[in-house]
Amino acid sequence: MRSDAPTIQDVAREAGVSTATVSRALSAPERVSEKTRTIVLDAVSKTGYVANETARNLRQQRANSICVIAPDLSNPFFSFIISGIEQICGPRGYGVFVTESGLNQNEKDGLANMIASARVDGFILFDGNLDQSLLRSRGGNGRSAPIVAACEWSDASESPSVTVDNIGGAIQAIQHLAALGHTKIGHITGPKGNVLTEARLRGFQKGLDSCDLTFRDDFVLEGGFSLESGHSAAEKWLSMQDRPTAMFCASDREAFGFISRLSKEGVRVPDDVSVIGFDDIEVSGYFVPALTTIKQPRVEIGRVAAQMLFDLIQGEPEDGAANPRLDVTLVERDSTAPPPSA
Amino acid sequence: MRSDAPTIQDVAREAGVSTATVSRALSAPERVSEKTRTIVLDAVSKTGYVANETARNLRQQRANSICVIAPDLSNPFFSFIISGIEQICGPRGYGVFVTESGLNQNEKDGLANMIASARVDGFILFDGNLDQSLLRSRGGNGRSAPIVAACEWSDASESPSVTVDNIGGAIQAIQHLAALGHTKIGHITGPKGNVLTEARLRGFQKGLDSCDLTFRDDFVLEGGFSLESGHSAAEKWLSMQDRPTAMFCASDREAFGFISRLSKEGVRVPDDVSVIGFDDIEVSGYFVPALTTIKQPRVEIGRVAAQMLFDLIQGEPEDGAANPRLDVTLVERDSTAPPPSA
DNA sequence: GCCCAGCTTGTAAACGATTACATTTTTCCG
DNA sequence: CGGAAAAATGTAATCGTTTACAAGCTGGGC
Repeated sequence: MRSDAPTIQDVAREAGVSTATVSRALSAPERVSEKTRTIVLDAVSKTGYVANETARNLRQQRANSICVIAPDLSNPFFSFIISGIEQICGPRGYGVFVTESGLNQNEKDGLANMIASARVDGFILFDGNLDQSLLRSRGGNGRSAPIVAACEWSDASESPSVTVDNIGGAIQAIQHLAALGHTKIGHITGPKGNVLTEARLRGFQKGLDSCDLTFRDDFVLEGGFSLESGHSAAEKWLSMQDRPTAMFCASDREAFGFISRLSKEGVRVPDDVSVIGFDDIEVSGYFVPALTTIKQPRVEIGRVAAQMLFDLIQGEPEDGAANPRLDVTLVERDSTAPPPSA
Repeated sequence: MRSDAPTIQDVAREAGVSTATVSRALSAPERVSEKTRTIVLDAVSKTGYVANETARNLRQQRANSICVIAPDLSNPFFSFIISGIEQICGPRGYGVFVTESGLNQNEKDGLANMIASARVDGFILFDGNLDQSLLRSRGGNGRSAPIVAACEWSDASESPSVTVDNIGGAIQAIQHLAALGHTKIGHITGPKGNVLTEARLRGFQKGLDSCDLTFRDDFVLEGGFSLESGHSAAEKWLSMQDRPTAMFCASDREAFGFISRLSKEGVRVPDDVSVIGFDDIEVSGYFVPALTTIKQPRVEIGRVAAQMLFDLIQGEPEDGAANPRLDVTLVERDSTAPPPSA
């Protein structure tokens, strides 16, 4: 860190005024006379002064930073979301810490301490399974740290959340497949115990219902959102006697893993089996075949979550149940087609 | 932020000692008697005290944070690198800010101020084109902010850097293709003016040389690392009369874009043309076909960069030209094969 | 000329830790 | 037991801001 950077004292001396005046000239210009303001600003540029954030934060009892907690930063799903968050935070001068909730115990303590040690003003949490009590203030006061849950939510917590219409998205996916003529539709789920997994499974069922198709237990393969889990699901699919002609995957990456494994056995998508994903990450449009999927408005998710967190931090009157649910859209590409006429 | 969290004063009162003793009991336990230490620690857990980082940082003249600047966070290439950085920073209590250098002018000022305002102690920079003078201290002193360049470097700067053997990787790629029997090998470059682009192009040429193949200007297609640029390159390839039978792509994503576009025209990889990438991002092993590529040790890059930055921050004696260059490895998968026997 | 309101500006007290220095207590040896 | 060295603790300054409060100044109305 700078060892001899100019301080507000230097500016004050240079301008021949008090530090209070310098401070005001910078943060509340209207409270200082035109003339003084000019003098101070000159002194500022002459000295190259930039206010020390740490001192300011200490005095103002805030951190001017937030922390984003994702289960897995290597998942490109989060990239645009984080970009959206920064679009909101940057202009307001807020810093964005990014951490994983992979979490051995040490890391958990680290997270817990981020709020207790006044390092951050709040959290955006993408992991519905993280015990939120970890993030709550440990101090004597019962005040809870502002937390906004995003994408995943937790039924056990009252944190406000921004989510997407997972059920509706799943229904759209099934209806798209049904419209193509599929009657035997399967599903690769997300990881067990995940709220998104449950919602998309429910949507899967509802979608079948809405198309007068019957739900078959054996057409539901357990996955985990990951590339590898799609791979494993493909092996189960290959071993089935009576196979679905279309699969709705709970994530795009799962779909990639599924298609990848299948193609090694010469099974072709969409000729032999249709595949539809969920998320619409960057590479989806460039996969072979280009993946039909349900697009989440990721930048928007980030922006909304950040905005909500700011409202919380600034102690906005509780908007109560204002938990926005964003719409998802079907993106038709090349991985879905009518079932083989067989 | 916590409005009434316990402070060191509260602990001192509870324990019946001075704040100095509390501070010492926590940060230099050996300087306090066994008995007192116990009393203090009891008081700490009774009050739930956690030291305020902001106050500590102000007093100690540091930020206890670093900032990672990537050209594009949506590029999954950075995910594991960031993970590696956190592996080093987390245990040391350092926070990691993540920002993009996409950068309109406002954002540039923001970056410049991160160091001037004492928000961070140093930078890890993944963008060789970013003007490093932006990051240098603006204060009166000429001291420069610690910066470690990673992956990309800048010839115009004397920052230490951690890189990989781009030239050697390219050579390996070409030799792999040549060993399969290819004689007409093309290259899709990275973006213009990027050091990696140049290094990999040079490696491409050297690789050809080492295999006694001649370099052909018309076999070099301009790309930009992105999915889209691979797409465009594919169009150029399709329009060529005399086509290379193998393409070395400067990034995996470029390779995806290239293959994706080709497959829409019925051109098959590796049957009609072999493709090899560079990076080995997660999805590469699951692409169709699974992509042969040059693997970068991404976690290691992150770890080494973070370690170097710490050394700089702690003012380690200049190791001079200790700029580690990590090895890359060829990962053979399914996108390369002998040329069509035509 | 006097007084009050309204601007400007300055003084000094926070914010919550660490740490140089001073002081007290303990230890230990002759 | 005396006294010096070592260990333990306390006092108060310090980091660089912001901001409550006080004070000075200006100008207008009477």
